[in-house]
This record gives sequence, C-alpha cells and structure tokens, in this order.
Amino acid sequence: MTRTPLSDVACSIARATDLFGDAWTALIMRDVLTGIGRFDDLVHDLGVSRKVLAARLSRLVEEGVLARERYQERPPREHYVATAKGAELYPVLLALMNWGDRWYAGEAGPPARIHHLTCEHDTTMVAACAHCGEPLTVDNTTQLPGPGGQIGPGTQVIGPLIASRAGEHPA
Amino acid sequence: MTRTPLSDVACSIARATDLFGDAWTALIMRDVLTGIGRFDDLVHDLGVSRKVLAARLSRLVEEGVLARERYQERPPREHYVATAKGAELYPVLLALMNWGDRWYAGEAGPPARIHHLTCEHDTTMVAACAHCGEPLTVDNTTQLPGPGGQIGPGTQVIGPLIASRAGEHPA
DNA sequence: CTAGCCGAGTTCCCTCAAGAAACTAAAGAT
DNA sequence: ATCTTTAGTTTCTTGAGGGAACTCGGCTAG
Repeated sequence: MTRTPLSDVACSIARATDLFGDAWTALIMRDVLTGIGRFDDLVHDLGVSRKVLAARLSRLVEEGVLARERYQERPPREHYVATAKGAELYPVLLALMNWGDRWYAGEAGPPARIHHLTCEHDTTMVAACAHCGEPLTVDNTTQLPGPGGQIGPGTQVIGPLIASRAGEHPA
Repeated sequence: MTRTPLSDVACSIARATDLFGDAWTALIMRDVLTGIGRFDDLVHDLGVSRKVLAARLSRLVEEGVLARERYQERPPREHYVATAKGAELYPVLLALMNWGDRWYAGEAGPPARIHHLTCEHDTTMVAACAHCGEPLTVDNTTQLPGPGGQIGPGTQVIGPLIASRAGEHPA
C-alpha cells in the first residue's frame, strides 16, 4: 500500500487500523503476546517472509508496541516483547478470535481456548459496557462526535442497518 | 498481497485476519455499520480507490459479511448493509477504537464517543470474561489448545512477556 | 427528444510492496 | 577450521493498490 495517510483522519479506528490493519501485524502480535518473540520462530510459525517480518517488527518497535530486548548475553541475542501499549491490543485479538470462532470454527469446535486464570474457567470475550457491564452491540449503541473533532459523515445513529434476513447465526 | 493462505491455519485470529486484516476492510465495516452504505459515499468518505472498494465489497458480500440490497426502485439503486455476521464484527471495531483513543487521542480527547442506549451513558468497551464479567488481559489469561486442533507453537502460558518498563500508560 | 446527471461500478496504466530465496554477519560449538 | 544458530539484508519478480478516465442504465430538465 502506498501509505494512504489514514493516521491523519480524525477517527481512532483509522488510526489503529493504520498500524494494525495488516494481515501480518495482527498475527505477529498474537505470537508475541503468546510468547513467540524470536525472529526465526516468528518466520517459521507465521510463514512470513523475513523481509516483511523485519519491516513489521521495526515499525512496531518504532510505534512503541513492541520492544526489542536482549534475552541472553553469550551469544548476544534479541527478541521482541510487547510493551503496555502492545498488551492493550489484546482485546482486539480476542475480538477477532471470538468472531473467527463463531463463524469459522468447523465441526470440531474452535482451535484454541482462552482460560481465565482469575475465575478459572474457559471463556470467551464479551464486549461489555464499561459503565453497566451489559454487552455493547451495533443495535444498542450510537456514535456521537467526541471532543477531539467531528467524525465526518458517520455521525448518525446506528440502528436498523442490519440486512433484513441475510446471514443468520451459526449453530 | 499474494494470498498467503492464512485461512487454512488452525487459528481463528488468522481466519478472521484473512478477511479483516486489511486497512480498508475495517474502515468499510465501520462506515457500513454507521450507515454509510452507498458506493460513492464510501469512496468519498474513505478516499479509497473505486477499484479497491469494489473488490473489497464483493469479497465481503461473498463472505456473507455484507449484503447488497436495493434501497430504491426507480431508478434502481443498491447499497451495502451488514449481515448478522458483519454486525458481530462490531466488537473488533470497538476494540480498535478503544485502543486508538487510549494511545492516539490528542489533547482534545477522542474524536468520537460511544453512547450506550441501554444504560444511557457514554461508554467504552471492556473485554470482559463471558463467565465472570471481569476484564480479560494478557496477564490473567492463558491459551490452551481447543477441540478444533492444536495451536502450533503458541501453546504456552501467557505471562510475564510484557516488556519490563517500556511503553507506560498514557495520561 | 436529446443532452445532461447520478449512482455504481470497470478499465487502464504505473508504481511500490509482498514473496521467495539466497546471502551476510557475529558468536559459539565440535 | 569448519559448522550451526540467530538475526537479519539483498536481489529479483510478480501482483496489488492508487489515480483517473471511461461505461452504462435510467431518470430528468429544457
């Protein structure tokens, strides 16, 4: 892509997408957050070309999402770990995973489970309202312009914009 | 991209990313979910090239995420609306937006607010555990292989993999 | 009735980025 | 002295994205 300057747009989704809206970046973050931080391990696990991986990693380090850290002195070796900023991308990954599980898991069920150490249950992510804890959905939310600038033409109520019958829930 | 076959991988994030891991797709979904469904409106709102938009839209329709619907008969005009499958991508967008707000909102604050109609508060999304309602974070979760296949090398506990000090929280 | 306009795309050309695979380079290990 | 591991660069080719012009059905205004 020839750098369409999405980051300029007054939209946090656009800003986030400018960094994260790339097939590899999401997968790199998944791996790094699950402990795969070494260059060659990422190459093998993802099947990404070394060139592209190097480019993504340095972008992510530049953005402060990952950090390059020495993990052994002799011989000196570096790997990549998530910063706090990077760790906060975890909900994005959970949301993607949740959606993938719901719509693409085969007969056998989802390929991975999330185990919540706090409550000791296997679980899934719910997009909950920070205020009341109820799920946030397209139908029960509205987007309004915020203090940081108006949000272009997308300033309407989100409502009955779901297709009438198409695409029913899976099993 | 030359179609690296991510959808084959036994990982729901990879599957979701195969479709959604594209700078434009996320923004198209944002627009469609907020009511911008017409071809030319999308071109103008996003600044995407008509060729790429046409390609993305037909892919999204193929995948059952969007539906092409006639919204007036004379003259016949079609626009795009989200299916149920598409509407369920909303949490992904909320998570991206949340992250963008936290890390890229300027002085003025975030460019848009989410208003929860149910509880009547402006709110943000929390990645909550479906079981206990507490937030899911990198530190309090573990990924385990699920019924639908093992998840490659990423089968470790997620834990102290956050960079020691780098990337502290914003204001 | 013919010229113009609108919405929804196609087509064409060009450039730049992704893929593949070989190459480099430092530092042990055998 | 050579081999291996790790972490990248370099080179080359193909193909996807950007930009802009073109198409096409169907109203609508003069």
